[in-house]
Amino acid sequence: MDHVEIFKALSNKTRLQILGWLKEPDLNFPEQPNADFDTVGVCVGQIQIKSGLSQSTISEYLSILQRADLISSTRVGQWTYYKRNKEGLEKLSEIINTAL
Amino acid sequence: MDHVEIFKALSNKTRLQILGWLKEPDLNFPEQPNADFDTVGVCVGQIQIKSGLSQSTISEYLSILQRADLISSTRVGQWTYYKRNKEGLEKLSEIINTAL
DNA sequence: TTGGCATATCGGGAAAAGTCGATATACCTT
DNA sequence: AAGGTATATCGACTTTTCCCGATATGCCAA
Repeated sequence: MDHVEIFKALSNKTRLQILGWLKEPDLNFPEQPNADFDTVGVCVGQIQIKSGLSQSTISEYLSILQRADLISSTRVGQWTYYKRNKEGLEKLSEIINTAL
Repeated sequence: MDHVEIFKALSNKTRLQILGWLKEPDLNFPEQPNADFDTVGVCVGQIQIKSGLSQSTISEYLSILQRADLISSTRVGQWTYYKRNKEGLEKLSEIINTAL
């Protein structure tokens, strides 16, 4: 993954907020029946509502964050759940400490 | 400084390279008479030559990086020297560890 | 004070990103 | 099979970024 793409993914207020929300899902989203935040994450619809942007925009933003390895997804039935990707964020710290 | 602006500053290959070069000036730039790398940094002209982009582009890129607190500048006579800003980069690490 | 460098700023054209509504796809229920 | 719901993709339009050449500014030397 190109470093530039990671930083581009972070160059947007909403996408940064999404990462912040996903850091503490229980504080930022209503309870989900049959879907543990830590195991699968938060479903697209909830993130969309919270953001106030359109469904299509949020779907795209989530895929940008995923391409940058900052989040990961799990499909369960008709829902897609996204959660923070700890490894990707650690790699980002490393990039900053070694390349910049 | 807005977090988004910091990441935008980093969302460009050339600007990332500049930060990398400034991390080890002695490995990346020819010796400068009367200007210690650690004290003042590297002058715009050298960075421009190394980048291969136009003078105006590099001047703007440097000011974008400076606005994001990632580098700092010192004017000496007709030269402006830029160097890495350790504090800004540390703050960036902190942002990643606390906000994302 | 005139000319010559080094850097900054300005104006612009091309490419990319932001964002939407409409539509497609996938899955679930009945 | 049909309809409903969740998400993804497409096409379009607007705004921002990339990068340039031209010009302005600031400083130095003759």
